[in-house]
Amino acid sequence: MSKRLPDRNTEFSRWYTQVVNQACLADYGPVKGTMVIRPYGFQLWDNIKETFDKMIKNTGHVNAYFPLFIPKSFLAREAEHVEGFAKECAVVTHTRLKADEDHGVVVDPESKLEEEIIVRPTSETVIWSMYKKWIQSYRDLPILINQWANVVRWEMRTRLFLRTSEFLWQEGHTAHATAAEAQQETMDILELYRQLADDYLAIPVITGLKTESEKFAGADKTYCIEAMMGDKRALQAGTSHNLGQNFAKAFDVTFQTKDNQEEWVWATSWGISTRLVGAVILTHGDEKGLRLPPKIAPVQVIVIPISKDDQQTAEVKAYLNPIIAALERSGVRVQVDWTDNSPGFKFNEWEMKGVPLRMEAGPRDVQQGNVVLARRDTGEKQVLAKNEAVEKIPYLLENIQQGLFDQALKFREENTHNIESYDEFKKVIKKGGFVRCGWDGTEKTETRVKEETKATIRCIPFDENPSGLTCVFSGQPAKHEVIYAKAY
RNA sequence: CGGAGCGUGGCGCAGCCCGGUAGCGCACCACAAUGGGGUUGUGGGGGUCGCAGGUUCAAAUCCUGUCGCUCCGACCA
Repeated sequence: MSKRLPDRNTEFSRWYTQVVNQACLADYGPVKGTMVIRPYGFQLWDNIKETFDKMIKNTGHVNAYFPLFIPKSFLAREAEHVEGFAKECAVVTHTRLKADEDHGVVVDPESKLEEEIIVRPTSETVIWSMYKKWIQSYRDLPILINQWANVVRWEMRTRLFLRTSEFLWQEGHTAHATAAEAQQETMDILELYRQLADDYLAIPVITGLKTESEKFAGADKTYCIEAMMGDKRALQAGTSHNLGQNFAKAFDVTFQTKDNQEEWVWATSWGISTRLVGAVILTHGDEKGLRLPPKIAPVQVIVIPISKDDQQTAEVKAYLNPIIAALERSGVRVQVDWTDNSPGFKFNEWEMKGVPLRMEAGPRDVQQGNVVLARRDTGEKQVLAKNEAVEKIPYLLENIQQGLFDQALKFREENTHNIESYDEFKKVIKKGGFVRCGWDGTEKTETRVKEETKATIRCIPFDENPSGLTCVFSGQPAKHEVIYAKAY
């Protein structure tokens, strides 16, 4: 064991970068802030994507695709929305290059656009410009459209998966006839996000409402799932917005009700992104690298054959083939590492890549009809008869899935503190973790706390109980019980 | 925009002060042995030293200019 990762406790951020790099998840693109998602990382995203795609299709949503380019003027239609995104938009101003003796190519000034075009930071505006065309009557509602796409938000400080100028995501945009229906949709989707995080990514999340200052620009209400990462900081893992009639008004989208009234359309939008891949790494990773939840792991079982010579290799191969076939039949994603690296090297490499289960098989096992199984989550090794192993593996995978969730939940609970005094608050925030306490409901308190401690209100959790609490900062009676933390 | 620094095989670096025709580690390729926790040995391939100009018999090295990047500050989440 010579190649080690930076210490997770003292150099968490270097540790993260190294894991992303060594597990071959992603790399930096040539333009600052851009990311190349490598095949192993993309399979991970693909699995998340497929899971969620099924969830929304089961609930009546359909996929579509809207353009990357948006007229600049669209962004300005909704006042809050411009405010929120204006500072991070990529703008297309010209349409041509031309050869230049000194610099190779230069922008052709002749090709300047009449109306400049922005690259979508999110698609509410294009989509609502289209909904205006498509919606006339209550019979056209609801519209439950989702799109899988890339968006661009110009960022100065970047971290692979967590914050890049371009990222992949899913954005749902729905249109409804009533406020109640839109609110229901917002909450239904939030529940799907919770399930995705809890049940598939094994990341326990807190569901709740964002404060006014943290909500999406253009929304009436923003709901979120928030998770605690391995360094005790918070990560917003998904958001679901009730947009009210804001975009309908901005794009003049009305419909005729059953009783022949004209009314603004009610809207929602919601998204999760490749940031979730970062969340998986930050939540489950350990000193040996990645640990992947079996349900989304590209490879669930990695088989390491061990042999001294060609004859043994042939024997091991013949021994393994039916075992692998049997696993594949029961739906296990299994892969064999036939490279001629040493076994020790392979152990470390696949541990870095977070594969939940390793199966070793060598001459000894062939003789005795066994295989060796090693769990990535606990490191535990056991020798099993081959048939028993095949039977047991699906259960072991479930067990690992649950184990990762339990461990993450325990970690979050150990690092969440109910606090009453501001002194105590500052101590906890400095050490890292979630603080659960009273808030007087004012933006002023929020801002001051942020200035003094860098902590922000992550959300007002649904299970809040503000009665009897006082605001940890102002001492006024608490309007809400909230979660404060330093965030990504 | 202010301050500092860096550009030399794929990656990380040495060489520059004091000019003499480019080297180390990792990675890569070949062969052999090894193989149950990052295995050795031997051999090999790959760089007009960011770019342009100048000084010189001779420039990675000295001078001028230029381009790019990183860090700190500023700004932003």
